[in-house]
Parts: sequence; structure tokens; C-alpha cells
Amino acid sequence: MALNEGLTIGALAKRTGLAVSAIRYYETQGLIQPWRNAGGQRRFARADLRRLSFVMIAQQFGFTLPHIRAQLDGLPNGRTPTKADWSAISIGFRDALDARIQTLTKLRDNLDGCIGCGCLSLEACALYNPQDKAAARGEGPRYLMGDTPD
Amino acid sequence: MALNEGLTIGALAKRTGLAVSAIRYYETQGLIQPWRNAGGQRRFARADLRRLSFVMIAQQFGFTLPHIRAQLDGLPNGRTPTKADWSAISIGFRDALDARIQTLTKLRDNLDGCIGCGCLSLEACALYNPQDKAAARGEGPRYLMGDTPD
DNA sequence: GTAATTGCTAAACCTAACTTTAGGTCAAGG
DNA sequence: CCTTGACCTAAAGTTAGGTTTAGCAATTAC
Repeated sequence: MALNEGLTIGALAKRTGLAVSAIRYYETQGLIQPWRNAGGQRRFARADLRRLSFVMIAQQFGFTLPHIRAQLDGLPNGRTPTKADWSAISIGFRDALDARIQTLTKLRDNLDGCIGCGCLSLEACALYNPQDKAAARGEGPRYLMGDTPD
Repeated sequence: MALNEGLTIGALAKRTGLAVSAIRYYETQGLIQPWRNAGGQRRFARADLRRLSFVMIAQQFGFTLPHIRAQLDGLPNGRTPTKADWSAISIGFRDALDARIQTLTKLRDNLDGCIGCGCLSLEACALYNPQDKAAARGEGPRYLMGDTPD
């Protein structure tokens, strides 16, 4: 195999642990942009290893692929990203993660107050908190114990 | 409307904020078991309000419906659950929630160590931690920066 | 008594993030 | 040269947690 000709999709899969099909899918989602060799096969830059690492970490943190793509779009185009570039976009993780931890902690503390009473009721129960719910993924209008807020 | 004949699905929907279709879906998943009136329409016990509240809270906490069902199966069958019954099964929440908070906190702390270096590399980067990854939903074999562990 | 509302079922559709399948092409080793 | 393994595309399938649609029955309101 010639050097400097890029990684094959199989090599990339082996080294990241991702499935080949997942990598192809990520390409359709704009997360990576391999070029093609003479025979039409994908070839990847070594920097794509780091790019996929970023995707994998971001997924652990609960980001969606479009969101991850948006963060990756913050990288310099043209030149290969430096460590500083990666550090810069990693800071967004830190904030999002912090917010999620806070939400869950609040939820847990409310639950602590509720375990003793067994109420699960809007009037008495701190678990009903629209703000936290919104942050925790609640979307539609949902009320606890039938206490509609009108 | 006659009393003591149970709630209609529409009433239950209005009081919980859930969509009628969601309630019917929950029935197919075994989360509630309404009876039918003479005309074949669903009728729900008032205790189902609390049951659905439990489902909604558990979902905020990230439990799947089968998992929630398993927890609900811990309630006494035959009699209407008491506050003590609800408290008892709520303790499972507390533990699961605690575990998730710990995982995220570890992840965040590791990230803090990484922001400065921008490495995202298995050798140097604390973000690679199989145990945490498993707990955080990682499933397949995925490695960071192409460092396969063999 | 009749019209409007609510409820019923079955089946199709939806999103995210992929995987699988089918049918064919490319590349590397002997 | 030719076989084998890796790769290609397009389309369909998968899972979770529902929603939507179509066509029809039961209830409720007036």
C-alpha cells in the first residue's frame, strides 16, 4: 500500500472501532469528507481519526449529529486543525455537560424530598418543575397527578 | 356522567397532559390496564393518574418503558397502592439517578483535564475510559484516535 | 332525536442513528 | 490471471416512543 494515499474505510473502522456502515453514514451527515481514489473508493485523512474521536466523545455527552456537525464546522477549513483548535471547540462540551449535571442533580434532590411522602402530586411534589423538565427533554404539556395548570 | 365508573381516556389525557394516543400506546406496553365499559370504551381507575405520573417522572430520568414497567410490576396487585408503596419503588430512581450523575461528573472532570491539551488520544487522554463509556451508553467496540486496545 | 364530540381499531408514518441486503466493482496476493 | 477480500450504491429494515390517518361506533349536548 502506498503511503500518503490516505486511509481506507476499513482501516479507519478498525482503528476507531466504528462500523464501516457508520462511517459511511457519518459522511452522508457531513461529519467527514473523504476523497475518492481512481477506482472510486473512499480515502480518509489521518486527521479524520481525531475527527471521529470527537464525534464519539460528543455522542457520549448526548449531542446529536447535527449539533456535532455544527461544532466541527467551527474548525479551520483548509489547514489541519491544531491541538488548540480542538481545545477550543471542546469547551462547548464542558458547558453543555455542566448544565446536564445540574439538571439531574436538581431532579435527584427533589426526588429525595419526595421519597418520604410518595405523593407524586403537583400540589405537594417538587418533582413538578417546568423549567427542569424542559431542560431534561420534556416537550409537550404534561402534568403530574392530573393537576392541569389552568 | 355516572360517578364511580372510572375516567375516560380523554379525561385522563387532559389531567396528565399526555396525548390520548400516548395513553393507548402505554396500554399496549403494559403500563396501565383499563377495563372496558358496555360500549367497548376504555375506563381508567383514578390510581392510574398516579401511575402515569410515575411513568412521566421515570421518563425524565431516562428510563425506558420496559424498565418502568418492571418497576411498576413491583407494586402490589389487587389493592390500590399506598403512599408507602410508591415511596418504595421510587428509591430505585434515586440510585439510578445517582449513578448517572456520577458518570457524567467523571466525564466532565476528565474533559476538564483534556481541554488544555486538545489531544483526544487514547494514550494521553482520560476521556477514554471503558467503564464510564459503558455506563454512559457506549455499546459497540469504539476506540479513540485509532488506538485499538489489542 | 339528532348533531357534535369522543372513542375505537388497524395500519401506516415519524425521527435518530444506524445496520442489513442485494447486486455488483476494485485491489492485493499467489 | 484469477481468486478472495474489501469496497461501492441504493434501498429497505431496525428500535424506541410515539403520532397520524381512515373509517366506523358510542356518548353527550341540545
